[in-house]
Amino acid sequence: METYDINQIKAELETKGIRPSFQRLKVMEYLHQHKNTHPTAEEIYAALAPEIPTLSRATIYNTLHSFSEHGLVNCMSLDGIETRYDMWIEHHGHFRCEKCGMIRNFPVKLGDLQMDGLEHYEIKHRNIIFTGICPDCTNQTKLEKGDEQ
Amino acid sequence: METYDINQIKAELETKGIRPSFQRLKVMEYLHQHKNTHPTAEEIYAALAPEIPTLSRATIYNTLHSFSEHGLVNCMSLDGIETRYDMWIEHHGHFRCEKCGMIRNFPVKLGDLQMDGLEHYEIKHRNIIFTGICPDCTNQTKLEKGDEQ
DNA sequence: TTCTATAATTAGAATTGTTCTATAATTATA
DNA sequence: TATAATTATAGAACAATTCTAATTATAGAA
Repeated sequence: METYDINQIKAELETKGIRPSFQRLKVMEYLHQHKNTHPTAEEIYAALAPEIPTLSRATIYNTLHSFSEHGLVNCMSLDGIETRYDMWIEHHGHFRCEKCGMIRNFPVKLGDLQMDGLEHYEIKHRNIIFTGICPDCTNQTKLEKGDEQ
Repeated sequence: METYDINQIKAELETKGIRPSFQRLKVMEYLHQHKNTHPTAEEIYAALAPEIPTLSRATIYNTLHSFSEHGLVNCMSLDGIETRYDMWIEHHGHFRCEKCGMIRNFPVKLGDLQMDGLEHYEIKHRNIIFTGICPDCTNQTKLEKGDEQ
């Protein structure tokens, strides 16, 4: 597990005008350590609760909202149930398998995207979400059908 | 309000193997009549309930799931709270204002989008969701700041 | 340091979109 | 018709999130 300099993270929050409380530093550290797994609020809570026994879910939600508003993280709902949080690195899309729920990042060149009619819109977050069936589940289905016949 | 031939809608469901019950026809009719407003399940329920007094929310949800599975509608969560349903017409993106909640469709050429690593993935739904501040809210903010000074 | 105002955190209740469950109604088919 | 399968219903249950009121932590002033 990659480790991050806590002072670096502290500075990151301070430049955005967010007071670097212990809880916020821990959430930010967790997000850095899980850059590509787009964790849920509950996952972050579960991971940090042992270390911070008094931790409240409300703090996690407050913190994530704050981070999102300040553009430190990107949030999205991939399944319509729970919200996931991603550290901004570069634009990428998300594919979610409707069968097994697996989520896969894929690179995307947003620059290629022609968009008309958004000239005066201040775009803060961009999400590209595809859903369908992943190769594993496709093969699984084929096998099952094969067995039946 | 545009009207649609009920027999056409009936045929549409039958070709997908969905039994065209009265409730399902009504939901599909509603979706056709509100192609660009991406209604929520609750909005559809509220609109149809007066006409079908015994209508249950569960029916709306069951119906929308069925439509989505059969590719008749596209569903997405724009705000992380409620799911919205869109008739597939052509690919378009959605912009949602974080202040006023306004949702705007914008044309998108998905063909331009370079995507690597999804070769064996069966993609059924594609959603492009941008969030930020709409021009009205941007102007509003400017005015308020101006008044203060 | 101590005081004060403000901001952050907490526990748990409340809310809300959605799903589940058991039953009733409808439809298809024998 | 009788029977089976599907669909619809009402309302309870559920789970992610937000809210509330009280407590704690912090920064800056005295």
